[in-house]
Amino acid sequence: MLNSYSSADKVLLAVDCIIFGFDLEGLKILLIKRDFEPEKGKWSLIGGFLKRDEVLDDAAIRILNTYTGFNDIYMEQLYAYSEIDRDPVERTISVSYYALINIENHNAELIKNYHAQWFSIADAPHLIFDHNEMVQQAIRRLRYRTSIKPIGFELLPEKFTMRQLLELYEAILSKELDKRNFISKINSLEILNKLEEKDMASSRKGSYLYTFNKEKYEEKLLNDFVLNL
Amino acid sequence: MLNSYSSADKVLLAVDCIIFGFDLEGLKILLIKRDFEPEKGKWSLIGGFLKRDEVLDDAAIRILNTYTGFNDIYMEQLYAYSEIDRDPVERTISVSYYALINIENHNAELIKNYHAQWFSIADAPHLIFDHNEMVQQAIRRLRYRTSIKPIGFELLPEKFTMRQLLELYEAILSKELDKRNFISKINSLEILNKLEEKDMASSRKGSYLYTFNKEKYEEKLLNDFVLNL
DNA sequence: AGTTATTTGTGTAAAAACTACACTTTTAAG
DNA sequence: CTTAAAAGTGTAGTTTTTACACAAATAACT
Repeated sequence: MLNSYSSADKVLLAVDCIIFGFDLEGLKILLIKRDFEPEKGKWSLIGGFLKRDEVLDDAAIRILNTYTGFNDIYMEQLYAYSEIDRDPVERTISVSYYALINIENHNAELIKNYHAQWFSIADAPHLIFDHNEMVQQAIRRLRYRTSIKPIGFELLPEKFTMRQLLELYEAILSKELDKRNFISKINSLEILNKLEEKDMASSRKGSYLYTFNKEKYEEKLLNDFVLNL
Repeated sequence: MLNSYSSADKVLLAVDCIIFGFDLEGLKILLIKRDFEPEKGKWSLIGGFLKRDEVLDDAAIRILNTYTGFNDIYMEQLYAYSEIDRDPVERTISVSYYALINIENHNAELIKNYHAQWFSIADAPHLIFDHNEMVQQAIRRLRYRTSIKPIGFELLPEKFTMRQLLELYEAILSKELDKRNFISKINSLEILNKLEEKDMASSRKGSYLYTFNKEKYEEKLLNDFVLNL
């Protein structure tokens, strides 16, 4: 058998991060101008190489932190990309990760020292290597996730209106949803607290603000469900 | 930035294959007695190392072929496992793949020259490294796949009875299904051809044999659906 | 002070999907 | 000819999903 360790080839293992955010303009991803060759100066996912003494999950967190200053972001592994020439310099396999984060909560850090920038998904630039494909796959995964787990805590501000939540789901699914049906389905999950307080910025009438009920939200995260929107 | 290629660590990249089969006894997986150290002689998933000039999908196919003689098996990538000491000899990241195959069609090859063996999922032995975890994850994925794609072509013989199909789904989902409801849901997919011919082996009355309508089956593979069983 | 314009908030009826459930048919074996 | 074993088949009740429209609130304007 050829299968001895010594005869096996070693390769570089990269991690690339698809970071989703959401604001008034819709669903966004976080990109950086690549600061080393090749493709220096081109737009790219946030990425880096796995270290010998590091698991992939930690590498993803470290790499994200390096480029954005973000801490404690939970990321999920997506897929390993292995086309021979995906990186022209050296054989590199890349494992993609994705995360959802709240743009407002994290923007201060970004603006301070880092070069990462948010792009609306619709008008994101062409990315290096196979990063556009990674983004597409991450969007598919995000849509799937939407159908089996609640989404929101990560992407919305602490207090939000039903409209914001609706628009978040519409952005993720890229389709229009019926307002009344959406509200009743979301309410049936019982993960929201309706506040007394209203947001008067968005309309004359004002709209009630909600928060996520953290305990119930976490509980729903553990157990999958089916949410047909 | 630390991010130069030359300073990055290289690692071994393995591929491990979870091969599902199905027969009278239920859902099975294919295992081998590992033929090299460490853990030589222990039961293991079929696995090997990625070569420098090979993509992961091809590595999975090659490795499966090496240990079983099987050709043309379509495998799907699952997940990259990267615990530091998952392999005690050397830092190795392993990407798992899974496939569904028809035991009868492929057994002749196996018996001839190879050492792989089928085990019922329920009484599979303890596996080396993190392979048991890989199997568990593959089962979860298989269940999910069942809800969005038709399953059968790969696992059943050319001609099969409704009972066989039902039992396949029951084995995958590990739950009992209502016969009549199952049949009507499957029929609504319109992927089966009902033959004139009956299988007289399983009962006095005999039961009609079916084949998959290959075109419609492939079509359904492309477009996800939701199948609530 | 009254009018206007804008967004919020709310319920229902019809259609579709899902579930639970039992008896007759067929024929090989004895 | 009787028996035994599995196949095959339909429906009514329930739940879920869908489509759909108008009144309420108030800030902005005149």
